[in-house]
Amino acid sequence: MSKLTSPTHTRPPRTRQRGMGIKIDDVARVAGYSTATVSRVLNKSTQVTEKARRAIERAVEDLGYVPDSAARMLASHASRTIGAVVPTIENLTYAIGITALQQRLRRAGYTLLISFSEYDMDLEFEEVRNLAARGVDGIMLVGGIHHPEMFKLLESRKIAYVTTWVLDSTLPCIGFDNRESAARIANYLVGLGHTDIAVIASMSATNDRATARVAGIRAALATHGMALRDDRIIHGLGSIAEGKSAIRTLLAMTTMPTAVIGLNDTLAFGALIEAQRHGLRVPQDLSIVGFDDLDYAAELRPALTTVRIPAAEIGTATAEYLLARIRNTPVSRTVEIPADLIVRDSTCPPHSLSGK
Amino acid sequence: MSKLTSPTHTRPPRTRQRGMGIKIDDVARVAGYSTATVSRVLNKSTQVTEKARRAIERAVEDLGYVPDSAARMLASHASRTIGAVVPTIENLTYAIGITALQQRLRRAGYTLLISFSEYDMDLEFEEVRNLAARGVDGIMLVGGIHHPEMFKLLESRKIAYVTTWVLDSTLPCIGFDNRESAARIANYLVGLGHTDIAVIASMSATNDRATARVAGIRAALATHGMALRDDRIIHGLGSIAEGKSAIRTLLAMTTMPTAVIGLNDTLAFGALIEAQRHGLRVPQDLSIVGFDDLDYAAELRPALTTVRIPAAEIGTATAEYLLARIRNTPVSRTVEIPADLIVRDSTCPPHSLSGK
DNA sequence: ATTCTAAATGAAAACGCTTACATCAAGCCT
DNA sequence: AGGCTTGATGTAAGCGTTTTCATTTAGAAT
Repeated sequence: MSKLTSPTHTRPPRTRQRGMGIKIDDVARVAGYSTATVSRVLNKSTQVTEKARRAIERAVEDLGYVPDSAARMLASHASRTIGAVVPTIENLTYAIGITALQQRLRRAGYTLLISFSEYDMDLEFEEVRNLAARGVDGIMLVGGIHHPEMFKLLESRKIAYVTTWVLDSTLPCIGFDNRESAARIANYLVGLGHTDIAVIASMSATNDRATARVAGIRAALATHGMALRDDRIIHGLGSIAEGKSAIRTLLAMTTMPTAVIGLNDTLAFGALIEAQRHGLRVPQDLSIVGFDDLDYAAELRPALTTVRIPAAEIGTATAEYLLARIRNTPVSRTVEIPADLIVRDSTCPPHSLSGK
Repeated sequence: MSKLTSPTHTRPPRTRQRGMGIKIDDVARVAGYSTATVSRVLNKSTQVTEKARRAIERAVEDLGYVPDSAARMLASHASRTIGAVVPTIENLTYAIGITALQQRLRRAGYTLLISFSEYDMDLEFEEVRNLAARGVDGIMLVGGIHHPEMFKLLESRKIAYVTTWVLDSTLPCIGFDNRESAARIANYLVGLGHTDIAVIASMSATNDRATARVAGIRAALATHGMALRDDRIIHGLGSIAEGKSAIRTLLAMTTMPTAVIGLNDTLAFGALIEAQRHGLRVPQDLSIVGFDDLDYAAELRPALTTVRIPAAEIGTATAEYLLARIRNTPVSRTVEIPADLIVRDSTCPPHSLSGK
């Protein structure tokens, strides 16, 4: 069967290496208490004398004891672990959200398990399964569109969950109103006098954030009697290159819009560069708006008008929510966190109105 | 001796929810085999008849059985989990590395646990402890400077590990030569005719990448008989704002250097903006070099001369290495991945030589 | 047929914790 | 002082797997 079954077959005592293999019994013996009391100290139970606590903490320290979490999970049926499935961490806003989540969780003694969905519903489901098998106590999800089976799994396993980055009446969620934030951009642009607006967006089936934003823009324009033409929606997921090519696409059309909304700052950045490269003055010839308010948005020239996404706040609030659910503390099912429009220098009234 | 110790004492079946709570015994019973055989099927052991395999797989499917990973880990002493501790994922290069690592690991059936050290050695040690407690089979670390106790812990627990982003003769590592890459920048600049070069760097005790880079620059200058003056090293961790303030600091000095090296692109970006804001022409009045080659480096105006860090390659190679160690396959202890200097438009000979 | 060998299977002992319950000590009341 | 209460501590029974070792079974060889 195996590669080397020695004739004498002198198997060493399993995994027990010298140095390691310090278990709770060892700590108990050294400290002069029972394993039960050691466990109580480890779990911060109040049922312990100061004296015992000190003796045990000392022993733990001296022995370099680290409790085995597998055993712990098995015995306690709680993993003190939270999972998060985000599309990607190469998008800074998610990275920021995850970081905030993790920081808050750690203070509560929880560990965060991070997975990526890559904007793929099936992959997301697989990752959620994986997290469930690992016994996470709660899960953070992004967006409101998921595999139909996923919620069943979560519910049958009694795993707390929240959707984030969106606001949804049917699901517990922590986020901002994508529709409304985008509508605000449109209204602002219309207020400036723009009548021909283009959008660079990724309208994939699973990205309801983008879909909601486009819908918001469309609705806002509609209230002003304008329509968002289909050919004014340029596809682009989120790279600088896509932002650039969007401008080229627009330039190739018979008329150019007077304003472009990039559904994230990276797209807007690409658009800005390419517009400038083609001799367009931003914002005089073309107003550009982004979404995210990444660090560099304020540093671009012109500084980018954009919507600030409260990524860190979402992360923190998600931690609070999940913790509360796990501890069975009452919490609001929905938390709205405002996303503000930040007007900077990349927008102004369109050329025809600017009086020049 | 069974579950019912006392006649009076009828405790409800603990956490057992309906629907879930299917365990290996149930599968064994339904399939008509022992738990041992079920376990063998689950773990893809070859020691099982086709017939048994089918019966068991059927039972697993029918019951919707999902093995409890805590019990599994406890019994098998293998978690199929890898840990990674990076300074932060808000730095895109680490995010890219992590992503590549995770993708490779997932294909091998491993789960990745991510933690952040926030450039803090003690925090890093704490996170490593945490990962060790969770029974990870391997750990990815960044840099070569760590808590003295950390390696003891890792070794005593037999946890495979590798340091990344650096090259170190004493530790297993996967990375590039920070010293040499930075030296290459300096040599290039000297070759252009620069004699007064400043560096924006974070010289913290734990960041040996930065330290090595500065050392590399210093050494390169030394070979040309030049020195890197202490007041030419401006502190900055990695924000745009720090890059900007560095330029202000430099401007306040009696003489201005003719070239500035930002130890990452963000710093260089900030420097570029601020230099331009003060009326300096880049590169004619001031050459600027970055490090990382982030997406936007090529898009800046002027496009940034920088060093491309092979983050994704490091992530993938790290996965390969760790997997090999865990499987006890021979692997090279050190993997060097080239980091190339990419010359773009933000560098040119200094003003005094440019003939203008 | 019978014996021998190798492969498949099963019984039950770990694995390292948590926790229900028992026990014990110490204070409190009457 | 004796019975009660309360709080700290100990004992030992799980938790749901994997895995060792023994046992059974099915072929192969005689």
